[in-house]
Amino acid sequence: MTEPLQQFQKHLKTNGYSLTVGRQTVFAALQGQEPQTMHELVARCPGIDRASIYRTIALFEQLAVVQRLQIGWKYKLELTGAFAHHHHHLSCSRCGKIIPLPEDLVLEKRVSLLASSQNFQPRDHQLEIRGLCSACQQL
Amino acid sequence: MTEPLQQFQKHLKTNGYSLTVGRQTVFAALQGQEPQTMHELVARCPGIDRASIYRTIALFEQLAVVQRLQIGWKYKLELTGAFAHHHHHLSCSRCGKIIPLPEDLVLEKRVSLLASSQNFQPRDHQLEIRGLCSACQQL
DNA sequence: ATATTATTGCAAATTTGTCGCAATTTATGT
DNA sequence: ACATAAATTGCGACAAATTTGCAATAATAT
Repeated sequence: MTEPLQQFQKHLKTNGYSLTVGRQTVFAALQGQEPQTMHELVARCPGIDRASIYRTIALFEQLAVVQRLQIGWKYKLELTGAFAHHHHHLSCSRCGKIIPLPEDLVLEKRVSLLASSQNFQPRDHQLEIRGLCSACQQL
Repeated sequence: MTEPLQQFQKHLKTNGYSLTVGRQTVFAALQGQEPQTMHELVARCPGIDRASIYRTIALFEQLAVVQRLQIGWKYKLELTGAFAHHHHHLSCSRCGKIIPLPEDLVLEKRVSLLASSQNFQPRDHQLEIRGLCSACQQL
């Protein structure tokens, strides 16, 4: 199995983009993190200009390195399944906690079945379940 | 079966919010529409101030009347399953088209199973499948 | 109808996201 | 390693989107 970093570098190259410090910094800042806001991401990339981060994220999204999730009110960013473990989220509408779900093959299978039933070629997908986490149910 | 409008009115009341012209206008503007941008929504609510519409949408989201969907790059707004027919979406990353999916009980069942397996009380959920629609696959 | 409380409109302030362009970094061929 | 060409970045200025305070207005309960 290839390292995510290697894979990322090759992915940029084969698509004709250069491997710059900024892009590597942003990629690193996305690693092993819960989905984060643009604001948080900017904070985790000291020395990189905000505009460049926007440009980088736009590129990463186009290359399917990153995806935007609608979690709660604002969107958040997270690596796609190709560069991190694929998973979905529960989000608590009271405390805001985000709980990653374990992968579920039945669900995944159904999703691709649904897509193909409409002659649609799926590239990526996301499921968000909103509600109350176990702690907040007690209140 | 209760009319969505009645249900909405009762929903506001029982949660201690008043039934104002603005809120009814916004609710009406959401009816029977494809997911729409905030900009479009504002246009469909003549006479209602933009700030109030933002406040109303924030309230509606809190009351699970409305949900934000991440469609492509920007978000769009749509009534939740409790106030309109529940469904998910395919979104074409090339042409931007949004295709509603027919309801799928296998999927729905799996979603609630997943939630309860984490002791989570689901209120609402959304699935977005991004990829290429049949027309754009040909290009 | 009146008093009380919630909600709205308005204008200003933030926050977010974009753009053009010169300076710098990365990639390429030698 | 070096020079050159091409891609990318930082910066400052914009533009768009969203939020906020507060006085005026509308909704609710009595």
